[in-house]
Amino acid sequence: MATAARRGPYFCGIDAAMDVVAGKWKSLILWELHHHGIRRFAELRRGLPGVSEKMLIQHLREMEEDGLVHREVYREVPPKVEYSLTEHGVSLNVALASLGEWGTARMGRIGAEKISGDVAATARR
Amino acid sequence: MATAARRGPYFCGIDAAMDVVAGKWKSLILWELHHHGIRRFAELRRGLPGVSEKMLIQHLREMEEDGLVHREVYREVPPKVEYSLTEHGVSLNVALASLGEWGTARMGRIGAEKISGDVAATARR
DNA sequence: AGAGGCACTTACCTACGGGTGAGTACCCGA
DNA sequence: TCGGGTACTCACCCGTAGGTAAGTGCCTCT
Repeated sequence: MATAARRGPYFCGIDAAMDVVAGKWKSLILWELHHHGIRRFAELRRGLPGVSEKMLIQHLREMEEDGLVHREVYREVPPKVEYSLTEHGVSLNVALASLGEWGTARMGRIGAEKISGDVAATARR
Repeated sequence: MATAARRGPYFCGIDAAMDVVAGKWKSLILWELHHHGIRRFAELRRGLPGVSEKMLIQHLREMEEDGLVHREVYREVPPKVEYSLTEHGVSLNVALASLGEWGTARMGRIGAEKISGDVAATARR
């Protein structure tokens, strides 16, 4: 498979973890799923202002393949798919917590702006 | 400058931290510097098998700009430059520890190979 | 004399991460 | 009947991260 490269030999654990989190939206997806428990595709899309559907799906599929998210499909009239974190996904999020704190502190130091996850702050630029 | 984009608005702390760690060798440089304290350019290059000089310098410069590493130049006959972590660099490494553990556990789960980066260097010393 | 180490710099090139936009099959509310 | 929502797939395009290779100035070792 084309995505099978994400299993190559690693230098260390950080390397292996980064491989799984690498991707513009991966960490945000993790965050979103962690905070809401279960989210449908369109809910995720709305929760991450600026994502393209293509990348959302691609990331979701990769994360499913990596055992981070669970994908539940309901064969219903209007399609319904629910995404949630697996235990590995949850543990990854926990492991990311300290990094998140460091990042928040850094944002304070350099005075970076923060995009609120709400729809109010539509993707600018 | 071209590297000034690494300050854009972020969604959350993880986003901000990832921005600084993003780059094929950044986390390895952090690791290397953390474990050896002070390293010269050529030592780092040898410690990271596969890195190109261009990328090593580029990453080092960006990390210096981000306040993660300190660059000490000695105006000597054979050029001598020493790189070390600043306090921010050290704290980032500490924040990355739990992620590293998660990654190590994942390596065990998926049976990924590990590149012995520092085995040769430490054994030789 | 020549090779090789140090710490870079510069030019060039390619793979791929990610964006845009359209299409699909079905259904619901106005 | 039209527009909009659900969850995608597919084709195409572009920027850039990162690799390769060569060059620089000075010094030491063989």
